[in-house]
Amino acid sequence: MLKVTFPDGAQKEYDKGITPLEIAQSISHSLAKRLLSASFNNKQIESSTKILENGNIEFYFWDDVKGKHAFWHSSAHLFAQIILELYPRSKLTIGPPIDNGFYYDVDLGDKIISENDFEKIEKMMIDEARKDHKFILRESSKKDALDFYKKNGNQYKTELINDLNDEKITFCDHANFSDLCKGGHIPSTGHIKAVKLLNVAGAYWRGDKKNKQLTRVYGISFPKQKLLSEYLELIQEAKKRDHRVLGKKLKLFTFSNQVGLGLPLWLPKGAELRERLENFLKKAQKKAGYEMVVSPHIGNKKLYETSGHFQKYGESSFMPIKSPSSDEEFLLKPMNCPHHCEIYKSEQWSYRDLPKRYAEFGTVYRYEQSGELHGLTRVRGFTQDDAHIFCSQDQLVDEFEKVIDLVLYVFNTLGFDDYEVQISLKDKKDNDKYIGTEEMWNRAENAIIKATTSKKLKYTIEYGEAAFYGPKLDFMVKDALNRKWQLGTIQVDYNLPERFDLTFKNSQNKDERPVMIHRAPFGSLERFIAILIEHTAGIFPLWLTSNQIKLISVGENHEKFAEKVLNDLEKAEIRASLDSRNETVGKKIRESEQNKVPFMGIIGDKEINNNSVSVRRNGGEEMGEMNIDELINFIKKEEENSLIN
RNA sequence: GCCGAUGUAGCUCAGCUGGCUAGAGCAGCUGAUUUGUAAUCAGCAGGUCGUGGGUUCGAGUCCCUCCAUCGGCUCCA
Repeated sequence: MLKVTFPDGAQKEYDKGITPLEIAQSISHSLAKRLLSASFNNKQIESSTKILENGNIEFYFWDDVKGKHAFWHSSAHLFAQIILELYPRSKLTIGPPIDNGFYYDVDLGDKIISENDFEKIEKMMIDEARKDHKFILRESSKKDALDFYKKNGNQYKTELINDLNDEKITFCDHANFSDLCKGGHIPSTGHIKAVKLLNVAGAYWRGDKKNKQLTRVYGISFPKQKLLSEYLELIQEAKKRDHRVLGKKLKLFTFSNQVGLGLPLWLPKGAELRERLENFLKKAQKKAGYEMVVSPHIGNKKLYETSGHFQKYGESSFMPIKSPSSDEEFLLKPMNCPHHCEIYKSEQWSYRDLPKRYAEFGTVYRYEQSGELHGLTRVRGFTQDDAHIFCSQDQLVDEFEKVIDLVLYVFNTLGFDDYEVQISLKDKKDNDKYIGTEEMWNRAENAIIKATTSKKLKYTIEYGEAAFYGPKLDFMVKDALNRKWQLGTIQVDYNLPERFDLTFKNSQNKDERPVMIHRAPFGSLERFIAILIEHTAGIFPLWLTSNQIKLISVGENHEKFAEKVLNDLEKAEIRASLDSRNETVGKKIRESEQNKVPFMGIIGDKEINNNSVSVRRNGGEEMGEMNIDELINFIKKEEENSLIN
């Protein structure tokens, strides 16, 4: 007998060798039916794994991330089975679960899968799933495993197996299909009731572009058909929030191939939005002791050689601009930091002057690969809300914490509460990618972790995500389609001060090196606005929106009064406009709704008699009749609230 | 840059397996209507079917080149 403890603390005794599925069955039939996966002593196991010792058990269902992952991982097995049936000569590689579904990377040889094949594959998967094959984890010797894949010449699996040192090698079998796999499956294929393949893509083996490109198929599956329909609907809804769609509809920005790829053109409404965001941050920065500086759009190539950026990115950048009469070369400014270093250098500093905080809305140009461009989130010309703080070593953590406060202030004000904090460190195996000494990196890393911890932020650590000159603290936010983007970033840098030979006089009248903090709360205005559009679905907070209220006159006779109201609102610095076109009220309201104007003010006979305006909120909520003063106060109050929240 | 898909009017789309002067809705313009909380009616105009080549008696439709867009991969100072 062995003792099994449940998450609620309850304990039960079972025969040695009992499986999680059997335990679930002993509790209730319906529980067992829903069981997807389990863990024992915090290690995820199969529902069919025999339990041989005392310990803690936890069950996973569809509502648990681990349950979903087991579900999708198992679906990937099912997918692979069908692929081998349809393309017997293809070579399987890996097929993991992801946030929403799964993918499988396959080397199809000279075959091609296209979206036209999806329906057929989906149907075959469901037909096969209905047979309710059990997923069975089977141990294998390394030699047997290698022999198995030698037969069909699958060099990918061979490579994977060879990388598994002395660990146990396991296969997962279902039906007549076997795949190298470390586990984490649902009990049987019968749970899979709905499958949708979403897209095909190329993906390099092991994520290295020197390797062969495999075919990756993304898919998702569900235990109920209804869940699939709901998911597809959700995607459709999310697509309506796409900033590229809304940007066009709301006339915020556009692109022109004549101008060039990835070079956004800001339309009047978008430019206004930018300006308001800039002013908002400028105000906050001023309060936090920053000083604005300005630097030009090009800089001498030597500047970037000093900083090390040219050596690192020169080859894949816009080519240098040559001056006509001498050998001088200039680069389109790809980043502001070297310029700010030179600004720092233009004067002598004492420890009493530090920290110096130089801020600039600096427009920079980077040659992003054509396939990388994406709306406003990945462009070739963009404006960073950049600043560089030069401080002494003992000011570092405090300064860093202040920057975290500023980033959080920006995020909170704009309603970004669903962000991830990521500490981006260097890839320890690939030192060539970075500059600077080990000691500098360690100091920088410690400062970031210390500040982040003391601010009680929950963070994850990602290796290989650091900048080449230093580690970063990145604030990641998801877009409407769940893609993660880096917005805010804070970086500690000991390298540039060294390379630019920056100094200050310390209290002993000795030269000392300042530390540099790079930071951008928005990241870039372009990307930030893109995400802001997707988060708000284009209905911006009142303090940001270019048109706070649209007045709608009912008929010709109401135009004059409406114009007076408009005038009064404008005098009170409320951003209002008037729609007095010869159209029906219904149509004018509809257009205002579609243009995402937060408030509408209807003006007809009744209002003229009462000297009032009938206010409607975007979405349809009636706010009632108000006289001019009430309306002004109402909008002012709403605006204030929109800034606090 | 790589893999795959797509590209028809300002926008959203139809145009089957190649066959008469390429269609619709919205937007635009003109006129009528002067309107009460998400689309008033009528008329007009608008397209070298992404580009260049090819196959064919005949190409929006088939093939190739290039360009762009979309979904990924790689990259992201």
